[in-house]
Amino acid sequence: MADDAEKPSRDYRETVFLPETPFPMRAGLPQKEPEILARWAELDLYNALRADRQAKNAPLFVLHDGPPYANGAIHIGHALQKTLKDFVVRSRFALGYDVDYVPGWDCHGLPIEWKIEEELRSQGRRKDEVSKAEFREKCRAYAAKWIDVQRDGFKRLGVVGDWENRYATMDYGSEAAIVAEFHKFVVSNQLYRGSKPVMWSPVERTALADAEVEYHDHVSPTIWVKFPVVQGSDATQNASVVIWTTTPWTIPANRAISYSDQIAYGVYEVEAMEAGLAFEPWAKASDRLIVADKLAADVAAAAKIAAWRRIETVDCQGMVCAHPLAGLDPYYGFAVPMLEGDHVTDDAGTGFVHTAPGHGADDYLVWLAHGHREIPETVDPDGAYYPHVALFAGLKVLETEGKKVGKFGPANGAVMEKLIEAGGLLARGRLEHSYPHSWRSKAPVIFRNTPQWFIRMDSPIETQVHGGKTLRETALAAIAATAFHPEAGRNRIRAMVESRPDWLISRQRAWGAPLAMFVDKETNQPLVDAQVNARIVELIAAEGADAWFTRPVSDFLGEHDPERFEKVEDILDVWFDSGSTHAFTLEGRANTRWPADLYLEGSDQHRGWFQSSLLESSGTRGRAPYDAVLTHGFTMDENGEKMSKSKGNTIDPQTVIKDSGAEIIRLWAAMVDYSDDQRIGKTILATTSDAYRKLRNTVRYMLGALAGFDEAERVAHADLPPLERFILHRLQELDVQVRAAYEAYLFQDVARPIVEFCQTELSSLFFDIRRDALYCDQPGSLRRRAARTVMDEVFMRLTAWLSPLIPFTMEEAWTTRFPEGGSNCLRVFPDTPAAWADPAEAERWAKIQQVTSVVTGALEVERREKRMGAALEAAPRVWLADASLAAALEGLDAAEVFRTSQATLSQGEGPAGAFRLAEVPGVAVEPLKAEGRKCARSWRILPEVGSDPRYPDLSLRDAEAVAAWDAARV
RNA sequence: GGGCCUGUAGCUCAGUUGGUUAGAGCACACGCCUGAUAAGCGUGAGGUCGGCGGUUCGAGUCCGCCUGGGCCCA
Repeated sequence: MADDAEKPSRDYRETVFLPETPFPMRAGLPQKEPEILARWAELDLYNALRADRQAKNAPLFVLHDGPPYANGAIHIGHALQKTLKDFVVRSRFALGYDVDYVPGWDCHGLPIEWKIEEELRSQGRRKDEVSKAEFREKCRAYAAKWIDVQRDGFKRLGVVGDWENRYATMDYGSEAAIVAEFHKFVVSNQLYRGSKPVMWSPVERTALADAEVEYHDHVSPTIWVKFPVVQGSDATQNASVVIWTTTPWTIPANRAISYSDQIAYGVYEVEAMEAGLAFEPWAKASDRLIVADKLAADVAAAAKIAAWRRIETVDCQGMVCAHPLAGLDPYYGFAVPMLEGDHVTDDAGTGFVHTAPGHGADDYLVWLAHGHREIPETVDPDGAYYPHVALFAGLKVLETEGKKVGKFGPANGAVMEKLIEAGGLLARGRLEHSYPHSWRSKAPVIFRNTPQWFIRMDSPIETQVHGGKTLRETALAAIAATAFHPEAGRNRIRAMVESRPDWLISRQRAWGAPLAMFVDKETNQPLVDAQVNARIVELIAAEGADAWFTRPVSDFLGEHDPERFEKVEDILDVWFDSGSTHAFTLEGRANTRWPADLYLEGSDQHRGWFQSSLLESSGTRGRAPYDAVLTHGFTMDENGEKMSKSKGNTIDPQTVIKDSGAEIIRLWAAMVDYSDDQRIGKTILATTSDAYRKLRNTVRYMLGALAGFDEAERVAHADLPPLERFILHRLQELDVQVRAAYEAYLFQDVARPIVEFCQTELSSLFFDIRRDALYCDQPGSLRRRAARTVMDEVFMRLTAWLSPLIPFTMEEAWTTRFPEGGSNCLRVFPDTPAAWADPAEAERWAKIQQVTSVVTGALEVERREKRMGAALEAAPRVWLADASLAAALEGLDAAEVFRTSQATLSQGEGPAGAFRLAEVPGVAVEPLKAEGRKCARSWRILPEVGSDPRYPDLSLRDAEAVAAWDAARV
């Protein structure tokens, strides 16, 4: 083509059908999304969808929302979770269901109480200066504020749902329903009053939650105490079990000694004490002491024992000791049994653990585990011994007033004095260790036994639905009957339900739904009276839970004698609230159903909401409130590390939305394996944006290529060329995959195959091959019409399939093409004829790809050698020795397939110098240059160019096309 | 410390009942195109499949131990 005489006689650009669309390449999502949201709001999308599906008698699908806590701005975890829920909601709508999804909030509880207390403090007010009613009102207003903030955030993500009728656990109706649920437990005798040691701050006279406690170093007295053996083997006659503790004041509460069957114990007889001591030691020669062998040397050193000998191994099972203070007062005359417990270690101390069931969690559990039920009460709310505690009545563990607030009171010293007097002390010392302190007063806390209300896990429930089965049995059966996504969730919740203790549902707090009941002072049993309960529920429904705290008891008790009944003012564990959401959201509302089809939350909720809902519902209805449970993992930073503000590795959804758009978060959520922990960060978001651009550009190209598409040009399936049939085949495959993936909540299996389809089959194959026909063929050409027919089918499906995942972009694409076509979100997935399946065509194109790879390989060499640039400069001669490959190309225009100007296919091995690829045997390519002139319109180089005198610089096809174009314009 | 889960290229993921030189898309490098242009096409490089040991003719795939990470507990 050195002949530069050929100047284009005319600019043919206007005659070429270039893609034409107002759909911009750059999305501008941060601006565009709010516009689309406004359109959906105007349309009332959620209700429009429901009305449409209900009009079609669609099957109902219920996704019950797990309530986020109404406190604080939304974070990436919220964003992931609400996005996944939206995938479920939108995909179920698209699959033709009528979907019920009512977002909700969890409003009661400690964190909000703290915020309000903090607020009061900043105003210089103390909590006890504020009435319970005012305090609760402040909590309510606080939660309401955050519900609004979070709702706006969730809506901005594109989440559709019944936002107008959202539920909140603090709504009066919800509070009434929660109390009504609670009453069901009372009536069915599943509730009992017990007690349990909780963290208690004597200074503040209040129980503390774990989160209200912080650990500081603290110096405590340590004592080694002898418990005389009263029942044991011969070798233990006259011997004492030695315990070690840092809380001498709990000795009066001692009821047992724990040991471990993993630890070796021995009886040691003292032979000599250290000489030259400045004081009289508490041990003497011939004393017999029982300690863990591994710790014997430490004990000897502490007790100033110079020498002792081991007499015999001790088996602790069945041994019984006396209390060391038994000799001083008959109050301590009880037996102290030895209890086996796996909390006992031989890391420090004596290998035995002094066990005071009212003052330690392990103590309490091991005590219960050995069948004991009575928990002794030793100290009052001020941390002073009760009057019934012999020798120590009234003494305080900690000073609670005056200058020494938070310092040790006289209790420790008094106990040690009495132990010495009784001969029970072996040694003492001091120890600096980490010890729990109150978050606010900074004073040390103690474990203190407090009365609490529990729901029984293991008592037969005599109702019709339970038929005498226990709550644990009922719940385990419900787990077996539930579907878990992923399946591993089943094990996890089952293990927890199998081993969990009774459900402690009472809290001594202000902001919550009350355990609204009365206890008969004579029988100590809850009052069970349907009319009383009805009055309680009715008044709470009308006035909120405040009614319980502010109204006179007579309003509830009616004719019952108020003197006889104690009103319970504890509030319910917030998990009881959330466990009841199914009751007030899925029952008593129109167009929904109990149980829900699906609960979807983070995997931490196996202990939380999944379990509280399961227990609540099992206790009241005998089964789970859900048919299936889906869990997602947690969102980590780019390195798989936990996000934290201090590490500065957090990703704020609001920032992502502002910079890139909610769509990017949604696509990210669609492409990760949510069932495991996911990662997010700059790189990952960048990768996600790339995938987004691929999808966007694919849609954009189709919009451009489909400009002016008219039903009249649609081509019947039978008349479609092989390439188009292949694309339809892929659509048919994808249709099956996409539906199955959505049904199984596997969004990854929707997004990934579609992205790959766009890349490998649409962009680099279908669009690339058909570009020439689309741009240059006459509008009436079968080839061009076929391409547009299929492109239309692709468009109709891509916009539907991706709509649940990236609804903003698909809506934008849809309305770009069909401005009057309503919302894309209202569509169901288009039917895809099974007849489009065409495996033979798929095989053909797999073979063609093989041949093409050899051709492109050959052309690549030419480019590298600077002998050739564009593929249109080539006219490869392709030698096919393999009959099946030759058959694949049979009847096809080889130049079209290879995207070259010309091509020839020959049978045979080809010349020795031809280009070959080892992995594609039987194909050889001679990269010949195209002969002829370059068509000024299609840019193909063909010998025929110039043969039409009207258009000497065009190929024949283009000449005809331009002639027609010109004719239409005359 | 316990229960459950998890670790395949820079990123997101595939890897069928254990079977030939471990794949895809994106990113990257290089090249082509300049009528999808902050686009499109092609080529290439990139992995001791967390580590060690075992079972096996053969292990990313099965078993054990170790290690990193996560959730829930203690």
